[in-house]
Amino acid sequence: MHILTLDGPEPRCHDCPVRAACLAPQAGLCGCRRSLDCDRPLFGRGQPFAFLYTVRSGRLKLWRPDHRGRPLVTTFPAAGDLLGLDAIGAGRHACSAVALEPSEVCEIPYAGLQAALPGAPRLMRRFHAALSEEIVREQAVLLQAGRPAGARLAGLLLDLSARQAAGGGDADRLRLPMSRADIGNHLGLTIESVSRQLGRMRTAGWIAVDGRDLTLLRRDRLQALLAPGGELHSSA
Amino acid sequence: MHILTLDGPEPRCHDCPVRAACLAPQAGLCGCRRSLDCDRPLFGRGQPFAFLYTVRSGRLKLWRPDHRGRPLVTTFPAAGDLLGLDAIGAGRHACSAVALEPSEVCEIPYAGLQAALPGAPRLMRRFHAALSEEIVREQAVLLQAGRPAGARLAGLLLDLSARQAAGGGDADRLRLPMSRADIGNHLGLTIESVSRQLGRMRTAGWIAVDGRDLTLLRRDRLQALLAPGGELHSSA
DNA sequence: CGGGTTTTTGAACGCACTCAAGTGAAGTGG
DNA sequence: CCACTTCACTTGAGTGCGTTCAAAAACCCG
Repeated sequence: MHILTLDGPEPRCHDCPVRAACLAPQAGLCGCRRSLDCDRPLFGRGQPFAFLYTVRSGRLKLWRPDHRGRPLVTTFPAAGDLLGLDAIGAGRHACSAVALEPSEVCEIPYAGLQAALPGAPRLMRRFHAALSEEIVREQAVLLQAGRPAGARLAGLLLDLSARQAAGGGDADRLRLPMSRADIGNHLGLTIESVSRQLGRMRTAGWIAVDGRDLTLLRRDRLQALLAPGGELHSSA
Repeated sequence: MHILTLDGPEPRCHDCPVRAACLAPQAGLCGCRRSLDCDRPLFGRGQPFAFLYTVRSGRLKLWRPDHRGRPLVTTFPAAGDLLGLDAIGAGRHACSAVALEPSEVCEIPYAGLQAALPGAPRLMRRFHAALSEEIVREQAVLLQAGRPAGARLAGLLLDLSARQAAGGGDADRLRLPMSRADIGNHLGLTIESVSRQLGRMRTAGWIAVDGRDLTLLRRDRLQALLAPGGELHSSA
């Protein structure tokens, strides 16, 4: 279906930017590295599960069908994130994954990981911690439900900012790799609502928007938007 | 703080009603069984994590603070459910748990489980599957967001019904062990909305309500409510 | 029976949605 | 180079669902 490019024969985990977050080195599984072009799928829902993936660079989009069969964007994984944990139980991927921009992922064969676990208690603990933290992360997403649109969007922007900062980038100048439609879908909002909220934030002078390039001007205001019923008035 | 009653010295996993769902027998950890009175906490958010729990009987409520510090009910675990997986990563419970009715849980020491895993590949696979399925379950809850109130409530009722049926009970006669406030909180609705939705379902002749006793009369209608924009009109 | 809690019901408001139009940039073909 | 198409995004007007505010009714327990 889609062509996969494998980088050099020797992936060299030792100089990997996300070495600390990846399970592969500790498991002795420094195997394949995949480069994904923009819009290239990494795996699809229903496909047999064989690999976990650690994102090395770039940005992906994960989604699954909702109750009406329409896609629902669950996360936008970035460097350091571990993908595929939700497929272990069923043996098939519950989500589909696609690259939003040129990205690199590290492929971790699950069979090999499984085989390595009994002899590596430290690795096993890290693996269990990763699974558990994924559960907590999903719960955290749940907390977004029912909050006003501005709070949800502010939360996403600050999350993207924090991730970018963690990767060594500028925390205030964001490039949104996803469309407004993806953002809205992920937040449970329509495209129009996303656009309107961004417009209000821009009018208020809290952000600057230029297409998919975005600058955070008043991080404190966005942060305040997260908490209570603190709402965004166009008069501010 | 709270007094815990331990049943007889020999828990006898072999006649446990949820034997198939519990990890303890396979791990050789048929240890303590706890009986919980109504409103008795099992663990609290922030407490150090030491045990996983399998629910043997009864019904519990799990919750965690939302972004505003107010409690948000995450699940209503019942017989066969495994509790505490979200605490593995942080070493502290992310949720608080309380019994909604007299309940029994089986206590699984996590240290013992961890020690048993390397020598029991089958157990390890089951454990990983349980963790992974918990992730998928959380994702499924996420799908509820944004759906109309009737659909969310119908979903909960049918889920409770299915669980009761799985436990050998009558699928159509439900006892709701939780308050309207808990239901509303769990579904992201106000108490009033829950009451109104139940009222409409009752008026439509789809359910019969008597306080916390509830009878499903038209399961097909409730099922239909789940899917599309199929909405509940008071004229039906 | 009285005091409290829980649940139900009513009325009006507000946020996000739907429907609809308009703007702007990128790509295509004459 | 310019008309035309296409797509992503923005903006506007009106509607509906669930909320908030308010109060009554039913239930529990002493």
